[in-house]
Formats: sequence, structure tokens, C-alpha cells
Amino acid sequence: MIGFLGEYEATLDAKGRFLLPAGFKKQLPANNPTHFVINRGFEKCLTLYPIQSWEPIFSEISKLNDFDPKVREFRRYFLNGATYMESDSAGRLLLPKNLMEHAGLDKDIVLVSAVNKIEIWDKNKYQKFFETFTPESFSDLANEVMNNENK
Amino acid sequence: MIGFLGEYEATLDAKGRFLLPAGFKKQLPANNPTHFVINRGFEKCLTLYPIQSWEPIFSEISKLNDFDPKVREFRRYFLNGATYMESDSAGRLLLPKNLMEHAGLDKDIVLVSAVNKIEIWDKNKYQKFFETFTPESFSDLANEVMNNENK
DNA sequence: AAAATAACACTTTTTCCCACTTTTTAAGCA
DNA sequence: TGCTTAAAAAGTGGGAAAAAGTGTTATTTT
Repeated sequence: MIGFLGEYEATLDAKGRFLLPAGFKKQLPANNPTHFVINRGFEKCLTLYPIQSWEPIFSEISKLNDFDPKVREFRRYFLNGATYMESDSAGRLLLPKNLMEHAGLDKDIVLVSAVNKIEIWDKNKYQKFFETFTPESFSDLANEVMNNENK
Repeated sequence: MIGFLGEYEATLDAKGRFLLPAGFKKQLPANNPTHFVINRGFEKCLTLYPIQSWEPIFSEISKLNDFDPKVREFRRYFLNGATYMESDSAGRLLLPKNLMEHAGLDKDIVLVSAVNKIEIWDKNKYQKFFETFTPESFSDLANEVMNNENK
């Protein structure tokens, strides 16, 4: 399985393209290093899936029962932002405009590891997120999350 | 199998035609990229089936027991709007008027992936649909839908 | 030297508009 | 009434201009 580490910055050009930071490039799977799916994140950010990470998710979704209204609702929300992307000859990725809006991206962005995918944040919003976080609250959260896991 | 991704906008011209967005065009099956069936959606929207996606559904429906009044009722409703469509020389699709009414389409429309087919919404109605959705409610829904699957 | 950014040229897609054909509707008349 | 014709509406096809997207090269930064 793919496992990303680290956090890198990048900038969007006038057309909404950005260069995948070299740090992440090195961590991409060897076979399909140019194929991605990008989607809305649960928070005000985007989620970038290398194609290998996306496929099992999509496969799950396509098995759901289409006659269940909840399924349709979920699917609509989940798939609406998902967009297939391929990096261009210069290794850049072009962000769809609706997703840029969703995440409130401007010019400076931050790419953060999220295990088998990468989250994309607006730099300012990302910093603010951290400012609201004290070491203690982080410690509490860690305790809660990691404990539930082991029960 | 066909699997669509993403959400794209289009506009209807005075005659009720729209251009299938390039983003979806690329995802169409190579063999019959101009043949569709369009139908009422369960919600206030339309469902556009590439012909390959329609055929298995139609086949399912034709197998149902005709002596069951509920079957006849369902079939009547489901098939009543279904219309065969072919895109014209410029790649445009002409919407039947009765279906435009059903979905309350005006000028601006949104096309959204529904795995092997595409939903067509009025832009305003679609936006309202999303406004009623908080990240938490989506998260709950996702949890519910994807959990049922694993039981 | 490698990576990131900026600038530019080019191609594709989209939009908007107009002209033409076919079908439908309405109207006139024997 | 039934036929014919005119008018209107609906549907189709295509082209030009604008916008969006893509690729390349050069320059700057680290």
C-alpha cells in the first residue's frame, strides 16, 4: 500500500495548475505516477488520490444499490467533485474550478500526507487550523483517537 | 464497465439542446459514444444512460412478472419517460420537453456522475440540494451507506 | 544542478449565432 | 368536410469568436 509522509507547499499559477512537490513525487507508486483522482475533502480541503488508492473506493461505491434513495444521495455528494487528473508534460496538475472554490484555494497551497492520499489546503486556512491547536488539545485528541482504535 | 467521474455544467440553448461537457465525453465508451437513453430520475432530475448502461436495466425490467399489478405500475412509471437519444453532428443532445419539465430545467444545468450513468439537474435545484448538506450529515450518511454494505 | 516559477504560443473546447429544413398548426376555400 | 396552402414552430447543421486548456521554453530560486 502507498503511504505518504510529510507536508509540502506549492503555488497555483493563473490557470490553477500546480507542480507536485518533488518530495511527494518520490513517494508515488512506480507504475502510475501520473494518474490521480481529486475530490472534495470532508473538511474545507481537497483530497488527491493516486489512482491505485482511488480504485478500491470507487469499486465499493459502484456496488451499492441504486434503488436506495440514501445511496443515491450519498453517491451524488461523493462523486460530484471527483475528477480524474493526469499530470502534464511538466508534471503539473490542473485543478477543476469547482474544487478550487470548495477548498477556497487562492495561490499558496499546502499538501499534506493523509496516509494513502494527499490533502490539499489553502495555506492560510491550514495555518489557522494549527493556531487553534494547543499541544494539550492535540495530546487529548491523540489519546481519544488511538484508544478507541484499540478497543 | 463504464464509470463516470465528476460534475460539469452545461447550458441549454433556446431549443433545449446542450453540449455534453468534454469532461464526460472523454469518459464515454469508445464504441457507441453517441447513443443514449434518457429517463426520469427518482429525484427531480434526469438520468442519462449511455446505451450500454441502459441495456442491462431494460433487460431486468422486461423479466419482471407482468401479472403483478405493482410491477405494471412501476414499469409504467419508469418507462414512461424513457427516450432514445442520439447526439447530433456537433455532439449536442436535444432534451424531450416532457422531461425538461419533470426536472424543472431552465437554462443552466449540471451533469453529475452516478457511476455508470449521468444525472442532469437544474443548476439552482442542485445547489440547494447541497446547501442542505452539512459536512457532518454527509459524514453520517457515508457511514450509514458504506456500513450497510459490509454487513 | 535540480526544482520551481513565469511567460508565451498553440490547440481544443465552448459559446453564440445564423441559416436552412422539416413538421405542425392554423386558415382559407371549394 | 376535406383539401390545400400559408404561417409558425420545432429541429438540425454549421461556422466564427471567445474562452479554456496544454505544451514548451526560458528564467529564477534554492
